[in-house]
Amino acid sequence: MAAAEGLSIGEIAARTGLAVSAIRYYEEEGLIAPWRNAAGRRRFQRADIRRLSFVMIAQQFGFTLPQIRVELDRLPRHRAPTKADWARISRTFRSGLDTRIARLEKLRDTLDGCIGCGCLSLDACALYNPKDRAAERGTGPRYLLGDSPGDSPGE
Amino acid sequence: MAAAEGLSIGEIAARTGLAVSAIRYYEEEGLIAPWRNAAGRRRFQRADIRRLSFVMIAQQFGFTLPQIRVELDRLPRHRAPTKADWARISRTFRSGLDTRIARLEKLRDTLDGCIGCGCLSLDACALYNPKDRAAERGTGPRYLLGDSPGDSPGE
DNA sequence: GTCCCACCTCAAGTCAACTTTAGGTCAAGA
DNA sequence: TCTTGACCTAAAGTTGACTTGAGGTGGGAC
Repeated sequence: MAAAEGLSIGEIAARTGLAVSAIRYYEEEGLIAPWRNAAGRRRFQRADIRRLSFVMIAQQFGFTLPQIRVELDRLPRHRAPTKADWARISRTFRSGLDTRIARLEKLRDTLDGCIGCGCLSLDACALYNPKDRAAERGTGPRYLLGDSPGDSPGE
Repeated sequence: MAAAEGLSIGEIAARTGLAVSAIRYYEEEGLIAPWRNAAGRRRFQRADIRRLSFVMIAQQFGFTLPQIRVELDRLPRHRAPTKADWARISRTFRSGLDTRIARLEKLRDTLDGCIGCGCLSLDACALYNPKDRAAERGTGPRYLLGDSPGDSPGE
């Protein structure tokens, strides 16, 4: 272990708090690209810890793994990202967040207008918005806030 | 069809915009309880349209079907809900929404403080919050905003 | 020499919220 | 009479983000 370069998957798991299985899954999804040692075991760079914490944070922001991969693909694979790199990504986050906050606030205000009216009628109630639902995808899980965040971050 | 009491599932689907399969699924989940005619076909009351539009709205608010069922169970099954009924439910919505908006805003403010810092370090970065992740359930889909909305609506 | 541990792969299971598919009933219209 | 359409049930498929399980390898400690 003394001469082994890089970090093992177990060390990465301990450092990030992620499960080993999750890290393997992220590799499968192309979010990280560890190399292999002679025995076929994964070896990670220190920068991979940073990539993984980026993944975790982005998930808190509601991004899906494919969306996160797009962002990660713009980062350098083999050197630590610069401040400019992170600042660009932060702006992406920021506008996605603003969109979602605005949507929730609109929903809340509509609700305030509706409290006690008891309508919830398909014809009249402003809470019932068929246009939104028409845009939904066919199958699979429903995104909690309508469509997926970051779909069109710049609006 | 002239003397048939209640509405067919097709009529309900047309009125609500829901798929027939979705309506059957909601029955399975206990959100609605149509009766059957002599031929074994589902018959719905008008009030069921209102229940279903409630379901759709609550989903926009990010509630899961089990959570929605809890709310619906407090409504009268066989008469139209009163304004007081709806007002109580609106308050539940309202506090769930407020919680989620606050969480997003906190996230956004933290992000603002972090823009350009480039840290994203596990030790120092405020965006990385292990406590939140530790509380997550084992398997299944991740809730987009951390935990599920309405988990503790009074909070 | 054997045991254990950390690692490996590949396949299948989990959850929510549905849809899709396969196969069947029944009444009305051409 | 035959077909069409609306309905029925039950089972399996879909999606994302993983976990779990089965079965196997390699190296260090005892």
